[in-house]
Amino acid sequence: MNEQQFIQNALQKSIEQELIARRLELGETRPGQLGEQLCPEKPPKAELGDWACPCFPLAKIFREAPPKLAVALAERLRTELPGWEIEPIGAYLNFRLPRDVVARSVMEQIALEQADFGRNEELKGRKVMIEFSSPNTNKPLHLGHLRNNVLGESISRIVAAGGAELNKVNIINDRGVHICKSMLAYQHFGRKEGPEGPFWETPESRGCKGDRLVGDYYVRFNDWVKEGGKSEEAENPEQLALKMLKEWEDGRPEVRELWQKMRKWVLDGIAQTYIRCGISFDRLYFESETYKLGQELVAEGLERGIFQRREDGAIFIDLSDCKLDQKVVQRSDGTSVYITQDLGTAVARHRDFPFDCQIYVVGNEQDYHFKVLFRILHLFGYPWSEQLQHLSYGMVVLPEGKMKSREGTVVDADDLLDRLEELALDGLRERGRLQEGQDSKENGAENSENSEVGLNTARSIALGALHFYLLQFNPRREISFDPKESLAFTGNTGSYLQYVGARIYSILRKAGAEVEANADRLAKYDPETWSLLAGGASDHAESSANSPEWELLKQLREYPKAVSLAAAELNPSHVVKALAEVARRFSRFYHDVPILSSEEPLLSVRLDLCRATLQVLRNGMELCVIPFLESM
RNA sequence: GCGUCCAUAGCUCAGCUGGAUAGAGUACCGGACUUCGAAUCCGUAGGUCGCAGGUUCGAAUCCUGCUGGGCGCGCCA
Repeated sequence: MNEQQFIQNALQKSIEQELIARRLELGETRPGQLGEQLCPEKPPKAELGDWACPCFPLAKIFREAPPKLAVALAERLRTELPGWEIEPIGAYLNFRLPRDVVARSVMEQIALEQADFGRNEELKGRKVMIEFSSPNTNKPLHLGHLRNNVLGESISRIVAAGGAELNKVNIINDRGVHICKSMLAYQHFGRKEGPEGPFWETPESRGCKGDRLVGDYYVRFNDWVKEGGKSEEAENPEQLALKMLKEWEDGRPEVRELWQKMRKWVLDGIAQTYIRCGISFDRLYFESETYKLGQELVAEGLERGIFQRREDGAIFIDLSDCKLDQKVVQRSDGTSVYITQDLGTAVARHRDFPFDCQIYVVGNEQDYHFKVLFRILHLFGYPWSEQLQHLSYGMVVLPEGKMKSREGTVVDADDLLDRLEELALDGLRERGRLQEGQDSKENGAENSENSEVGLNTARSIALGALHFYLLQFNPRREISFDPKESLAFTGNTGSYLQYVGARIYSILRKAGAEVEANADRLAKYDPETWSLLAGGASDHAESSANSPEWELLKQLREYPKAVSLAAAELNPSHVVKALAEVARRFSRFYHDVPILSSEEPLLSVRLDLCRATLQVLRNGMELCVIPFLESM
C-alpha cells in the first residue's frame, strides 16, 4: 500500500467515526466512496506539509462548511495516525510525516536496492516491442533522428525498469524511389578525375563518412531535377528513379550491386552515430526484406476483399467509412509503397517476437499513416493489432522554421555532436579541468588537452546536454531548437546532473569513504540520529520545518513514482524533471549544510545521504541515456 | 476546404487529469568563493493562462464558438 492509500484509509475511518458521532446517514453513498472522494495531493508549498487533502466533497454529506469539517477530522486523524502531524488549514487537512521514520525507510530502501531502486513490476510479464530511429539509407541522421533515438532508447529503458521483456528494433528504410535517387545521382556524377585518372568516388577517397557521401548525392539529385535534368535517356530524373525502382524489384544485377555498395556505406556511417549516442537495437529489420511479405499480404487482402483493384491495376483500400479515405497499397506497376512494407514488417515481427504490445516511435507527421496501418491490421483480424501504439512525437523546428533537406537547413546529427563536444571541451579548458588526475599515468606524456580522458569527458558532457535537452519536454510537443540557447551547460541541463554527481563523488573521495550505500551501516543509527538528519541539525536550522535535508529526502522518495509515471505515459520527461529536482535540492543541502566538517554521528549519516543521492542520480541518468561522470 | 494537434512570464517549457496565492529554467537586475568543486547557491522583478460564452461551491484544466499557428490529406518515405 502506498502512502496515498494509507492516508485515504485513515481518512475513511475518521470520516466513518465522525458520521457515527453525528448520527448522520450516508444515503446513496457507499461507505467506501467517502475516502476515495478525498484524494491526498501535494500541497503547493512545502511549508504546508507533505500531503494535503481538500474537504470540499464532504460538505454536502455533513452539511457543514469544509473548514469546520477539517478541524473535526484532524482531531480523529491524530489518533488514527500516531506520529504524524495533522493540521487543518482552511478547507484543507495537511499532513506531515514522521520524519525520522521516513528518512530511515528511504535511505534503507536505496541502500538495499541500489541500482534497482526505482524499478517496479508494473509491466512484469509483458512482452513489449519498440521500434525507433527508422533511418533511410540515402542520408545521414539529423536532429529529428536524435530526438527519436533518445526517446526510443530512454522509453525502452524505462519500460524495462517496469519489468517488461523488451525487444528494441529498427526498421531500415533501404528500399524505394528515394534510395534510387541517390543511386542515380551517383551514377551520373560520381565519376571523378584524379591525378591517376578517373575513379568512382568512395567515402575513403573523399575522406568522409559514407552516410554523408550518399546524402550529398541525394541532394545532388534534387539539384539535378531543378536544373532540368538532362541525361542521355532524355527522360527526366524522376521518371528514371521510378524505372530504377522497378529494375531493383526485378533484381537487375547492376542495380542491386550499386544498391548494396551505397547501402553499406550509409549503414556503417549510421552505426557509428548510434555508438556515439549510446543507443542500440536488439534487431534490425530491412524494408528490402519485409516488403515481399507485405506484397503477399496485399494479395491475401485482395482475395479476402479487404483491398480492391482499380482499373489501372493499382490496389487500394477504401477506408472512407472511418474517415481515412482511400489508400493505395500497391502501385499499378506492381511495386510497393511505404505502407506495404509496414504491413509486412508488423507481421514478421510478431512471428519473431510474439509481443503483447508494440510501440512505434515515429514523428507526428505520420499520424495518418499509422491510423491506416493499424486499421488494416485490424481488418486482417490479428489479435495483437489492438495493442499497437504510435508514440507520435513532435517535430524539432529551428527558429527559422522547419528543417528542409533540399534547402540545406538540416541540422546534421554528427555535426551537432561535434559542435557540442567542442563547446564542452572549451568549458573544461576554461575551468582548468583538463589536468588534475584526469590523465592516465601510462599516457605519461603530459596532461594535454587532447588526452583521451579529457576527450571522453567532453563527449559525455556533450551527450548529456543533448539528451537532457531533448528529453525534458513532453514527447508529443513540438520543440523549437535554438542552437545558441539549447546547447547550454548551465542551468537546468544534463551537465547540472553530472556536476552534482561529480561533486558527490569528490566529497566521498575526500572523506576516504566508500561510494556505495550500505544497509548494515544504516541499521546502526538510532532514531535520534535520523531525526537529526531529517530535521536539519545544522547550526542555522532556524526553520527545521523544511530543512534542506528533509526536502532532499522527500525528493529521493519521489523518484520511483516518476519512473512508473514515465512508463505509463511513455514520457521520459518525468524522470528528467525528478532528477533535476534531486540535483537542485542536493545543491541546496550541499550549500547550506557542512558535511565533512560535521561531527559524528552527523558526518556519517550525511555522507550516507550523499550516497543515496548519488545512487538515485545514477539510476535516473541511466534511464535518460545521460552519461554519469565521477569527475568533470 | 477536410482531418488532427496546439496557444500559459520577454524566451523555452511544467502544471500530477476540476482544488489553496498558476510554477521552473533562461534573459535582466542585485547579492554569495581564505571553508566539502561558483558548470553552483540566494534574492528582486516579470502572467487578464489567445478571445468570448457555458457547466459548478470552484476552471489554465471540461463543453461550444471565434482568432492565430503546426502537421497531415501522394501510385514519396
